[in-house]
Amino acid sequence: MARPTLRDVAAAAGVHIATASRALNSGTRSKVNDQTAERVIAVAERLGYMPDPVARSLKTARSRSIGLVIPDIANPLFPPIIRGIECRLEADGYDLAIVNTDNDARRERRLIESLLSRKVAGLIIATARREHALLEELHARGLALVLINRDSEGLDVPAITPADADGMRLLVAHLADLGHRRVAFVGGPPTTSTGWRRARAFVDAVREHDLVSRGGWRTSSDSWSIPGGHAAMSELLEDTTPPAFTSVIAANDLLALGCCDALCERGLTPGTDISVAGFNGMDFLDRLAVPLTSVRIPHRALGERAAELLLDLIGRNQVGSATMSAELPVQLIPRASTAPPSPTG
Amino acid sequence: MARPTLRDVAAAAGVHIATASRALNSGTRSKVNDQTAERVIAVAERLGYMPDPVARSLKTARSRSIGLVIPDIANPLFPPIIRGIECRLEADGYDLAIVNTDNDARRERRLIESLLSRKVAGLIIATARREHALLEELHARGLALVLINRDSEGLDVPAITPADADGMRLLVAHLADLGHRRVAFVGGPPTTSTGWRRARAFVDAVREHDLVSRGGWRTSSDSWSIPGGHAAMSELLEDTTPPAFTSVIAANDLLALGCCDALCERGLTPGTDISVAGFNGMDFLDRLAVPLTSVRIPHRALGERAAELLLDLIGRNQVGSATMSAELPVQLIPRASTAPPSPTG
DNA sequence: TTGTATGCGTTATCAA
DNA sequence: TTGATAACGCATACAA
Repeated sequence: MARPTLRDVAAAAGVHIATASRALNSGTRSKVNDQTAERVIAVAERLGYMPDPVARSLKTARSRSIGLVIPDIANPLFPPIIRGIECRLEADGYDLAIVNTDNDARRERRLIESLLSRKVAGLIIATARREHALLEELHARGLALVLINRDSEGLDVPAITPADADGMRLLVAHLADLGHRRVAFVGGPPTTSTGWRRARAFVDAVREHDLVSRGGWRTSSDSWSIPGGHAAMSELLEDTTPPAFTSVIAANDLLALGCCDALCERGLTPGTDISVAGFNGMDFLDRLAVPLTSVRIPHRALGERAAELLLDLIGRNQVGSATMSAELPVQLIPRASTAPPSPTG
Repeated sequence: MARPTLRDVAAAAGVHIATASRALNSGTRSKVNDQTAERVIAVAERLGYMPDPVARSLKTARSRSIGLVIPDIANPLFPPIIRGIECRLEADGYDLAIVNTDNDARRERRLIESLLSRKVAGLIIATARREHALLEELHARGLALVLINRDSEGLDVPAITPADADGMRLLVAHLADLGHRRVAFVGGPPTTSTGWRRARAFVDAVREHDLVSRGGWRTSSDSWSIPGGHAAMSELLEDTTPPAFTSVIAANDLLALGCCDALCERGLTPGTDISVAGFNGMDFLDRLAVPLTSVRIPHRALGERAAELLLDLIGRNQVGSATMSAELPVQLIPRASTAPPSPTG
């Protein structure tokens, strides 16, 4: 036989289809006689009945899927986050639909619209910008939303983020401990909370530790990418040779790798001539030519927490608020790319 | 107004809902008067009508999604393949549902069943084993299937794979050119076509080039992972110190990294003391402490071709056959991990 | 060429 | 507690 339907189960159990439906749904089980319920459940089990998610979605205008919106799955930051999300969703029988926006707002809108047409029960958003009209809209439409990694300003939506400021403080303190005084900074897009917050925390921590980071030593890239880091670092290196700073912190690992490239091009060795640090704790950082000091963020846990929170909201039919946000702890991973300043620096 | 339905469009256009349906579907457009068709389309456009994919799926028992079955998205091999697939699917308005099997056959079955219940129009499978009963089943059930990266024996299903044998020949030839004569091999799971084929090609190429690879210099791991490569290499290194071979080829990059770890533990430097090569051309290989020689496979193109083929099958309502398979060309990327044998070797 | 009617597999409302 | 029936939004066989 083909896939059995509710009809088949009802027939085999000798009850009406409506009764079968009630018996099989935990929410309505109480409205049916215990013994008939058991019988129906047993029959369903025996026939291998599985409710058709499509029919169910059509009726209820909701599916057991949730949507994940990320910039690009080829960015190594995301796969472990995704595994964390899936792991949690699976426990509740939800599945995950992933879309890549490539940081294109039009594309993002289109893809989210497509997710909604598939009746996703909620959205996890990793593409938030500090100002993000689309997210306002979605929130206003009553959609269950959880931001991850980045958050958005003035938006009353929960966000699961790494402790950006803590991480940046750890990095600056680490450089200070090594004896650095003059430190440069390559930030990420200031339109993102991570870009903005890490930059702010950098400035604050530099002041706290009585280090020096002149205006001309700080810049930001408009993409979280290796080329972005390369361009930014090249710019910082233009002014004076050798550079007036002895170290540079990049707002993420890809930017840091770009910084390393720019240094190498000028005959400078990361770690030896100029200390370089990144952020995020990507895989394989420990195997690089110059192992990169970074701040490890709890990728899996970020995903799990975001999924957990979203499932909770969905279960209680709520939309959530920023008060449910959580900042997850990060960890400094010192490696060879940061070392005491070279005497010639 | 809420999302307009076909009903709304029909009403606004002054036609029956059935006519509106026919006008809006390219397949049935010819069955309706050109002018009314145009009118309906214009109205649909104006109202921003989008057919409800859920309702459509319920009716047609098919969705515009296709399923992708991979072992683990955290394996850096897959993200670029996924982007390739998505890119092609998007052009036809299909979306992609990804599941991770973690190489667990029960899990794989369950997840595929779930994809089918969501009425995916076809499946791209990256988890094929040489013997794979589940795939036989799916094929027998008339499902549109395309294998990617690996294929399966005696299964009349198209597969898009890298030119494994070519790649292995390139690697062996490369080592021979460098002056190596004694070469070891760490294979992947021989239950997979890639594991099996790369191992066979290795043996053949060694013979062709008149190199030596004794039985005790060849082993295989049961996982495509760094720990797997580490364990396998450790085993090969147990016999004699220093090793009797001057080079080792691993069947993929992760295994190769594990080999490097095992060498380092014994005070041997990859590239200097023992040449090491991998396979797949993962990202960041050029930035490693010892940049890893590898064979680059065309990740994106693999994905695009597989998607292209599957869409074609779906469009023609066919199930496909192995004759449609394609082997995509690969490219040797020599790096510092392979060098002339050390004089002391 | 267009309209009518039915059903895809559920859930939910209303009676019994 | 259970059964009958409608409806979710769409596509299609059939009738006109």
